[in-house]
Order: sequence, then structure tokens, then C-alpha cells
Amino acid sequence: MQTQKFTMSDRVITIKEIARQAALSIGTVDRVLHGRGRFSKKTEAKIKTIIKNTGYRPNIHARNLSLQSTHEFGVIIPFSERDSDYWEILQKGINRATGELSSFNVHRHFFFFSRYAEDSFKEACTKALEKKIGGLIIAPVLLDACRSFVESLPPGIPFVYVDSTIPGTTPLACIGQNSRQSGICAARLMQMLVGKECDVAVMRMMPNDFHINERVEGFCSYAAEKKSMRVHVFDVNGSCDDTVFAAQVKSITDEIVHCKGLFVTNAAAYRVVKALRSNKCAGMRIIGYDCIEQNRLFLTEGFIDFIISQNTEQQGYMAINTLFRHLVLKESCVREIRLPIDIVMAENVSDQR
Amino acid sequence: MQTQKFTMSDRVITIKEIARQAALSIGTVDRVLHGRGRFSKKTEAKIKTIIKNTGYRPNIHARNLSLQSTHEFGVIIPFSERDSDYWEILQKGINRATGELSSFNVHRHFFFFSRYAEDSFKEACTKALEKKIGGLIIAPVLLDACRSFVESLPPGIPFVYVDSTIPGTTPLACIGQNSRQSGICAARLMQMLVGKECDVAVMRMMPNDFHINERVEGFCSYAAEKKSMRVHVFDVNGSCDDTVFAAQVKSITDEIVHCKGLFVTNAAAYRVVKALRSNKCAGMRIIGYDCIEQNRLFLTEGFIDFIISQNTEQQGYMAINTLFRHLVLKESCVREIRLPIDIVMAENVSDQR
DNA sequence: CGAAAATGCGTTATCGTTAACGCATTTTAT
DNA sequence: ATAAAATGCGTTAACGATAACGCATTTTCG
Repeated sequence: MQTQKFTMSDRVITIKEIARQAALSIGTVDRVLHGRGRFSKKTEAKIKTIIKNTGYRPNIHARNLSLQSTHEFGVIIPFSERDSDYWEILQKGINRATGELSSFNVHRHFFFFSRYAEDSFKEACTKALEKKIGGLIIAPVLLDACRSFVESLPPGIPFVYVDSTIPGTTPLACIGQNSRQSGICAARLMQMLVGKECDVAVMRMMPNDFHINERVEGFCSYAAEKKSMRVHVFDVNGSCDDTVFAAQVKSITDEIVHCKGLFVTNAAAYRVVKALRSNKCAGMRIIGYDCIEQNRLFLTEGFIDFIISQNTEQQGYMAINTLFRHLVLKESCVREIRLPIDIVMAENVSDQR
Repeated sequence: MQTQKFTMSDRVITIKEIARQAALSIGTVDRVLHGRGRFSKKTEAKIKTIIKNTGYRPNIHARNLSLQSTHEFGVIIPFSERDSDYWEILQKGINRATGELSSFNVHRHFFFFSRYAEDSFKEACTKALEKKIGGLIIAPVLLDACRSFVESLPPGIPFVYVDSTIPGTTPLACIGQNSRQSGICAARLMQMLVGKECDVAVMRMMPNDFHINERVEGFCSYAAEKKSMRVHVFDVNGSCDDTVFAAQVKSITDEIVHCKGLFVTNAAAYRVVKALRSNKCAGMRIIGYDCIEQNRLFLTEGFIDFIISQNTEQQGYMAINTLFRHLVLKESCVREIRLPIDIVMAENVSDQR
């Protein structure tokens, strides 16, 4: 036998059982449970007491069977521009999760915006609301626009932040990584690569958002504290095409040529490698972010030494899962999920997601 | 509205719908679906055709509601002995998964055995079968005993391997890590720590199972290929108490004192650190395995440089999840799950599971 | 040949939750 | 004062899958 029926002694508490104990009908119990009115204060108290004492938990199967409902989740994230293939990985995790939950009729709808245009964000939000969505996953990269959106959100629509968070707002959960600590990790690894008493360059990718600043700060503070590497920070605009990008990199080549290492503060490490390739910076150690395909390739080929992974796929997966547990299973959830800082190199990239 | 009812156009295929198309009753359809006899070849063919064409998938909620069943999973793993606190982490993952699945009445039952006693393994297996279990999670550390057990298993009881696998057997899935590759990772990291042209020691923990041999092999082959470190392998018995263990380590101190690094091939790194502490091996770089509490502590305190994590917690989680998806949701699953090789150091240990 | 067994099917109650509906009372408004 | 509205409850039909039960036919076998 693969399964066992409940025995009598198991005492599963159902609505019927509550109704029996309260000497009322299941209809009344149901109305109290859902606060749909048509009951007296006295009955409400009586039933709620029984619910507490028995630890009643509704049967999800019966609920879902009865409700016959689909669950539509909205996902408001930047679309993949040149400097943010990153978001594609998040989509993968979201798709994996919704795939696993297809039996529950969970569906996701993407609403993309441009990180550089607040209006496109607002438009994405409007479209999401039009879709009669049950919950939202939001990448709060545009702080102000996002804040005013979530504050205007009708109550009862929960939202989960991925990537970062906005203080003072009330998400169901926020899922992210400790950016400053990841910068510290990068510095530690860099120091191992180049040894102490070296010059290293940091490419602060512009526009420098919250994460990027934190990463730079973490990196620099480690170097300062350990009195090891001399850090030189350069600002590079990442929102341009490859030619312009390469030109930018080339223009600072002379200043970084004496550096033994280079820390690229976002997923653009592969672009830097391409730009440097034909140059005199051969042998320079490179640490970057995010396990996107191009970075993986350069890792295995030895052009990039380390990639710090944000576990983005897992972030997407957990975001959907959090909404699911809250909305479908009606369970409580963890409010803050910190994902580990994954260290990826040529030798362990293959099994990395 | 958080949810939407199906519209007419959605065309959800139910048993009733199949019965209608076949001009039969739902009872007959059900009997065909479950192969419970009492139907003609002709009706069987007719119904199976419709099922294929429509892509019918049973509604899990209705099924589970109707079956009113609990799902009992057996977990056959070594108990935590001195040298394998490792298995406690697996338990954590298993408990996390079963916690999340409590709404589905999924329960796990642990059956522990000693890695050093085949009889205790057989006893654990017998007890598991007595419990009328629907599926099994097995740590196949005792190859022969395990092989003959799974071959004698009544068909219909699926089993999932964690930690490693046994060729030639037919598990539902096997979940593990590429041990050899993890040894290569360790070697790469070690080389970064000590530089080339160094002596390093490997503590091959005995009894040396499959994983441990693979790790050693990976480590040595990297060193040989890169023509970098000179590797010295020492066998150390891990299945003894701290005093005896320390004595063993002490007895080889003279031979390893010139080594700049030490690679401990299982979770016992913290024991080695303790044994070396009062000794002359200060400053020796240490790389070990598994994120157990004692190793985490020594990481943060700087006595251990790197821990290769097998993601054991996740292994436990995925094992339960695999059984769940197969037995409860009746979904197909991935046969081989390779978990990433996680690199843990002081700077990223805190967010690591 | 005739009783017993097997075959091929339909009908129905059940699982727990939901929500529409119905029906007395009681309260509110004109 | 009286119609209209609100209150407080019970009843019931879904939702889809399952499996027990029943009832004709047909087959098997002594």
C-alpha cells in the first residue's frame, strides 16, 4: 500500500465537525470563516473559539476543487537591455516555479519596463492591474515610482520584491542578496588572485543603482581594512552598444594597465573582456557578477576568474513560491529571504544554475 | 478579484467529459484509467484514444480529496556518528520539505543505520517496509547491502538516492554532487591560497568511500595536470573519538609540517583544526567539506579557509520533493539531479544554508 | 443442462469547501 | 402602521475523482 486512510483516532477537524460542536450548520461556520456576514456576535465568538481550540485548518484540496480558480500572478521587471541580461535568469526561475505549480492553475504574466524610463514602469503597472491579478512580483529598481505604485495598490493584492527592497513599504516578502557582503567576497577573492600590495581597478557600472554602490563600498572597505590592494574606481556607462562601450573601456586602458585585477560590478564582465581582448591588458584578473551565458563561457575559457552569482534563478523561483504559499495555500511566509552569495569559477560553473 | 473562474472556452477535460465523448459512464472511464478490469478491449481502446487526444490530466485536488490519504515516506540514512554530522543537515532539508507539504499529509519516517554495520542497514530497511511506506529516500553508502535491498523491493515502491548512487539499479532519481569535480575545485582554491611549487597534504578520511576517493583523485589530478603543488596523501581514520583522532593527526605532524596547505576530504576539518591547534602547524591553509556548525565557526574565526558544500540541505529538500511530485502529483521527474559545488568562505558563510 | 462465476457496464455516495438560495424573524424607514 | 430591508440561520448543489454496489448478459464447468 502506498497510502493509508486516516484512522478514526486521527480526528481530522472539518467544517462539519466544527458545526457539530457548535450545534450550528456548516453554512454558518463557513460564513463566519469568511466574514461574509449573516451571523450574530455570539455565534461568531462560539465558532472562533472552537476553531482556535481544535486548530482547524481548511483542506486545500476541497477548497481548490470547490473554487475552481486560476491564480494569475503579475511580474513587473525590466526587460533585458544590453546591460541587464540578468533579468532573463529571473524569468527562468519564475517559469520553473510556475511549471511545477501548473496543477494548481498558477500562471504568470510578465510586464516589462525600461530601467531608464519611469513612464514605462507606470505603464507596466497599469497593465498589470488591468489583468485582474492576484499577486505581484516587482523588481523595485525605480524607487520613487515603485513606492508610489505599491502605496496606491488596492489592499488584498500582495507583492513580493525581488533583487532589492524599498524601506517603509509593506511587501509580503523581499528576496535578495546582501550586496555589500558580496563586494567583500569579491575583494577577498581578488586579493587571493593578485596578492597584497597591488593595484586593482573597479568598474562601477552606470547608472549606479543601490546594489552597485553597495558592491563597490564592500569591495573598497575590505581592501582598506586589510590594508591590502590599492583600489581605483572608474565609472563606465553600461547602457550603450558594444562599440561605444568598448571605446569607453579603451579610453581608460592607460589608467588601468598597471592594475593586476579588475572588478566589474554587474553582469557586464563579458563585455569588458571583449573590449579588453585585443588590448594590452592580457593577464588581468577579472571578477564579475551573474551567471549569464556569456560570462559562463568566459569563465570556462579562463578570461574571467570569478563570477559572484546572485542566485537569480532561485530568486524567481522563490518569489513565485512565496506568492503561491500565501495566496493558494493560505500559509504564512518568511518576510525576508537572503540568498547565499555564490562563488563561481571555471571548475564549478557547469553544475551552477 | 484575486482569482478567475474558468470560462467556457477553457475546455478543461474531466472524466465526465471523457465519458460523454465515449458515450460511456464515468465508472467505466475510471476503471480503464486504473486498470481495474471489467471493461472490454474495445472500450479500453476508445477511452485511451480520447485520453491521448484530449491530453487529459486528472485533477489532483479531486483525487486527493477523494483518496483522503496520507503519504508516508521512509528515509534510510546513517545516524550522525562522530564523522558524519553531515547527515543532520540532510535531515533539516527533509524536514523543511515535509513541513511545506504538510497540507498534503506528507510525512517522513527516519530509519537510521550505522555506516559500519551492514546488519543495522538491513534492520533499518526491514523496519521501513513494515511501516507500509509509499516511497523511500536512501543513502546508498553500503553498496552491496543497498543493492540487494532495492532489488528485493516490491515494485511500486519508488526510491530516491541521496549523496551518491549505485549503477545498475533503478532509482526514481538520484541526487548528488560531482565528487571528482569538487576535488578539482578544492585543488584550484588551494593553489590560489598557497601558490605554486608548494607541498600540500591531503587527509583521506577512512573508511574511504566512493566520494572520498573521487575527491582525492580530483584534487591530485588537478595538481598533476597543472604541475603545481606536490601532494602528499595520508590516511586518517575518522570513526574514532576526539582523543584517538588527535593522536592520529599528531603522529603525522612531522610529515606535514612543511606543507602549506591541508585538504580534508570530509566534514572532519574542524576536528583536524582542533587537533592541530596546539601544534606547530599554525598558518597552514585548510580546505574541507560540508557546512556543519563547527566548520562554519572555524571559517569565521579564520582557522579554515574554504569549505566545499554539497548543498546537503537542498539534497534532502529535493529528495522529498521528487517523491512528492511522483507519488502525490503523479508527475514525471528528472532522473538525475546534480547539485552545484558551493564554495564557502568566511565572507559568505552567513547566508549559506 | 443448469448453477456458478465472470464480464461489461451504469449508478451513486463520498471526500471538505464554497456560495447561492430560501425562510423565518426582527429592524428600519416612510 | 406597514412595506421594505436586514438579520440569522439551515439546506443544498456543485467541484472531479474514486470505489463500492448492483444488474443484466455471457461464459465456464461439473
